[in-house]
Amino acid sequence: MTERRGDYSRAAGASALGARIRRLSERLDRETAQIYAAQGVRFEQRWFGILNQIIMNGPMTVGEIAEALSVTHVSVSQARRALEGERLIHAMSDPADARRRLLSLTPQGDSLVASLAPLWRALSDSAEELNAEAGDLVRLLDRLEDALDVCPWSDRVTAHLALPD
Amino acid sequence: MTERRGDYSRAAGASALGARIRRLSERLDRETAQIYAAQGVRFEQRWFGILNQIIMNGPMTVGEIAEALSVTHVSVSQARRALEGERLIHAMSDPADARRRLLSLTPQGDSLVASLAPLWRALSDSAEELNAEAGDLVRLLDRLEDALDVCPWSDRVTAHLALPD
DNA sequence: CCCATATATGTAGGCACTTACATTATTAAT
DNA sequence: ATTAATAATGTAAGTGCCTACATATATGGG
Repeated sequence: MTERRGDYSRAAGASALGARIRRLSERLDRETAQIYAAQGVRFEQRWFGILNQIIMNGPMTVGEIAEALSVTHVSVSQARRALEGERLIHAMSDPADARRRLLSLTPQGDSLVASLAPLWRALSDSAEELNAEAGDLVRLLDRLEDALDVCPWSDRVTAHLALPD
Repeated sequence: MTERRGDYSRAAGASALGARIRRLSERLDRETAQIYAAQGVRFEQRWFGILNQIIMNGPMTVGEIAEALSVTHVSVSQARRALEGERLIHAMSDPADARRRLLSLTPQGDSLVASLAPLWRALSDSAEELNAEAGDLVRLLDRLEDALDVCPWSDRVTAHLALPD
């Protein structure tokens, strides 16, 4: 099954950079969802980042996880609700600061994580394989992010708009 | 304003490839939205692809646009509704096939497109600039897509799962 | 102690896409 | 001519994120 490849998207080259990256991101998400489905696992992809952080670091707050994953606290908070609904994690107030919510794995969460470990390892290894086949794409992703850090896209657009044609 | 950079996301390297690409995509979307807002334009980003196709090719059907942009017809259909609501495009049944809907620009759409042309040019030029600074990222995006075409991620995961540890 | 400011997380609604399913028109097969 | 299969697009609901705003708690200054 070859992914849809519109005439325009690839032909446009760098000028359609944003759209290209979005399409690729969506494709990777789709393929990952198919992988979970093929394994007969009902799993929301946004759970992985959160569960993985808790596995690595033990109980964490919403804000800590959000920072580690480079997403907003709202995103974590929403996923947390789903994870709690499935009884995979337990949220409790942090004794040191009543504003904070400490998220930890339940025994059921532990169990699911253990059963998914081989799949996650395979996903990780195959991602590295893909990256290698793509000529170390991640290195260039770093470079693009660094470039945007130095000079945001909006500043670049402003500069171009100020140029005579 | 430097974008949030979580410890985990970059440190994970290629194993977090999917998440990295998603984060970058979302960042680019955010920065683009800021650009439109800074120009005082109320514009939905998903409109660009559709309008651009109609500009380049004249009236097109939902399916043609979807294929050119590598998105589903539903995505185009939904955006089409919004564009019609703003009176930027006009949808009519294709005389050659009553199932098809031909989308064309209204005079108001023409006017908006004309006024946005400098901005779109600046967006395109700065995207190419960013791509160059990132060492021709788009070339590697092509390679990754090609690699996935040849062997989908799910097949790779299956192969890894079958390997002895 | 009291008030102002900062911080942590929740709620509501939106963005741009997707899949599943539905309806209608067209084409192909018998 | 009739039926079955295919194609085009619409509707409904879902995904995973975001921003704006809100509430509660903690911290700092007077």
